Amino acid sequence: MPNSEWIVMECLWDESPMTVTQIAKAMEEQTGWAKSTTKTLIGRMTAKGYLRFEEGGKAREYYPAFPRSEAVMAETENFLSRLYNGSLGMMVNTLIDQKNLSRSEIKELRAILDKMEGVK
Amino acid sequence: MPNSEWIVMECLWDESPMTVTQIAKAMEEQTGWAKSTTKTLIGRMTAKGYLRFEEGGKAREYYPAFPRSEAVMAETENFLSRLYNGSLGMMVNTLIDQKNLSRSEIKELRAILDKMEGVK
DNA sequence: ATACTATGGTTACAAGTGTAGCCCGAGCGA
DNA sequence: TCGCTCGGGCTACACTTGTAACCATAGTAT
Repeated sequence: MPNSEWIVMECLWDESPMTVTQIAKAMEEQTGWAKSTTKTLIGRMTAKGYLRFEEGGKAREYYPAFPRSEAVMAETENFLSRLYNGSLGMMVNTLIDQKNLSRSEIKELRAILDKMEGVK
Repeated sequence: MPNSEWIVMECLWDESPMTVTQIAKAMEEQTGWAKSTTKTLIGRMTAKGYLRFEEGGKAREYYPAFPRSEAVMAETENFLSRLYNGSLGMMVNTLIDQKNLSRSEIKELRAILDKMEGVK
């Protein structure tokens, strides 16, 4: 999903439904886009099936057509397979090697894993 | 970096230098692209500074202009910030929640962290 | 009623990406 | 020497993405 569309999705995942004007206003504040820009995006995204709407009282009420978790997962899998042969382990390894992981982040990861094992 | 260009980079990271014909042949096998397609990509990528070449004996010898690790890191940071607010921990958490991490993968991660702590 | 605003529809246009052809000169095998 | 392949340069063209204006209608505030 292109970046501009992702931004609109984030907005709707954060709160929905929203009308065109509401979304446009939010986008204007956040990115400076003209209203028409946002309208174009909404149109494209609706056509692609990313958004759906209900003909409510006066203005259409827009909703994301799928949950954020789903989109994040798809993007993540795509990313992992492209760069790391699908392996999260390889990614973490790389991050560590590049010294981009601080000790505290490593600790955080360990805590996550610990919590996980407890649950499973 | 667009996907098609990434594929060419992978090819050169795997082995360099390579001549246009060699790359084109590899791409043809791997993706079915016509030679001209690969040539176009090489041209664009050279213009963007992704590739450089040396006027060797007869054909230009192409090299990646930067190491894979560097590109992977840039893409990774970009990805993490876009989807996970820059946090690897958040990503791992999400993967676990979505049940996309098997027990063995969790074990693998733990092993990576253990190895890491030893070194640091 | 009147003017302004929000809605929705349409059109535009440049840059980037995917995919490929055409042309010409140089070298190599028959 | 003649054609074929290689290498390099240029052109093409559709689709996607980023960004936006224009237009008409319906509702709203005065």
